Amino acid sequence: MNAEPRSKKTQCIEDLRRKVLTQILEPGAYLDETELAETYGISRPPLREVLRQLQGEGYVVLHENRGAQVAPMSHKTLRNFFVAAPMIYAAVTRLAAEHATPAQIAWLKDTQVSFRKAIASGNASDRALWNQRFHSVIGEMADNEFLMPSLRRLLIDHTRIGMTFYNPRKEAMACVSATAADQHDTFIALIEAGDADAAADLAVAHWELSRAQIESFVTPPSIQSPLGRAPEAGDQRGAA
Amino acid sequence: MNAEPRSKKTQCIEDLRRKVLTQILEPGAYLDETELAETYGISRPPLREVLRQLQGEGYVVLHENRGAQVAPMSHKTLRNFFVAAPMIYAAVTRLAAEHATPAQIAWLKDTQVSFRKAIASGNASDRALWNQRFHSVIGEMADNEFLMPSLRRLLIDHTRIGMTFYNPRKEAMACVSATAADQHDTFIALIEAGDADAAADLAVAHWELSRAQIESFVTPPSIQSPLGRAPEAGDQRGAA
DNA sequence: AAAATACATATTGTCTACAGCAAAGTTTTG
DNA sequence: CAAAACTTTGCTGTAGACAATATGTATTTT
Repeated sequence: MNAEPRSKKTQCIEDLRRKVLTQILEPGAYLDETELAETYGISRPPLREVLRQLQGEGYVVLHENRGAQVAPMSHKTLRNFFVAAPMIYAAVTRLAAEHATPAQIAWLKDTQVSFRKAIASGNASDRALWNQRFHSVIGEMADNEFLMPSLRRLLIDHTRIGMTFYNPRKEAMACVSATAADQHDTFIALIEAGDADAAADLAVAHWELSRAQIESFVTPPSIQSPLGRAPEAGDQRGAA
Repeated sequence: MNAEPRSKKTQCIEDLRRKVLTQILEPGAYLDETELAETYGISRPPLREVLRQLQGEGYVVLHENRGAQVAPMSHKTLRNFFVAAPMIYAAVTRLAAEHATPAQIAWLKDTQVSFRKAIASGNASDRALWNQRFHSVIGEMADNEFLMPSLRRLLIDHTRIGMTFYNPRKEAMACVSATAADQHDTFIALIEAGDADAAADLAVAHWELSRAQIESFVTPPSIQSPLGRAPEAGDQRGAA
């Protein structure tokens, strides 16, 4: 790896991405250009370029003359996510198994090591970020510029949703994390073996694990009757 | 429709999109910031924002310290396109049939009228742009922010590929256009009827029509049928 | 003569200052 | 007292000037 000194602008982009993914910047939060520019030691024009790029990646939404907002998440977001995720994940994983290079496989293994460390540490953010990285690498392996945009978009909200619900102190969580990590190892093995069918199946299974966990929070066990009103998503006002 | 006066910046974005789609700006072409800024009567900082946004949409690629380039198209691009297109098109069309609103259906019908006019006029660019618009509207109907990014990406290259090969003076072309336009009418009917299964099937059929046309150019006839005439499709050259 | 280096030029990247728009607060009027 | 119009304030949007980087060319050295 070349250790090229990342510019302030690059650091800014990466840090904002991280803060959105970990919900340090909450969905719907409004961003102040001047404040951010000062924070990252750059002036407003390049910062505005950063925001435009992050909009393209799906991290923020820009409103003309009214500033930038961290991409909101609504009930509809979750519904659409459930529709798109299994299809894209399966397709991308299949392609990854077909096209992965040895260098990419090594990279995936390294990422998996970090993922397991993050689980052990109990740090929810690290766990979420390394999980996101793991699946991003699989996306890179698929090497399809037409599927990558949707995959990126899915991983952003998948990570944020995971951050919302994850709590390493719960027993059930530890169990889910262990299962997820084992599935990651299987991903690596199947991709390395070039077994596209099995990899695609595993992607669906991996998704089902995540889906079940999400649904257990979205639909509380006590309220499954038609009378129960779904909890509101909370107001859109952001962090100060 | 409200006739809000579009800003110079918005005009710039729309014009650049149009020029990329119609190959007035060829794939791989390099763009000069200063020149573009003067052309659209704005200064470089906002123009750079425009380029960053267009990168996010997949129209251009930015190279650090080395300027912007119209998104290139390679052999791999075509291969990846063939993999992703049928899946995304089918999924989006299915969702469109499930979620389309009356206003959107009216919008789609208007677009179809313009599409038929463009075919009749024999203007390749107008035909391509209205076809792109038609399928973008179907994308809007699907109302899924996770599939839209990939759909947009596909439509860009689908439009550019279409522009490359389309020639309204060829008999076969006119036939394909007529079939495509008829399929569009069927799209409208099926979406209006909410027939998701049939709509998804039609999306695949519509794709097959386009695929066959593209392949007839990419694969020279002499290879398809050894006794056939020499290819007259012209070379595959992309950028200058 | 060929290769490497230094320079010149053109283009990208950035900053400061100003202009424009929107929302909130204040005043005025029915 | 309420409602509407105006003013004020703070942010976003833009322009022009400057700095840094890359590329092409010319020169020098081996």
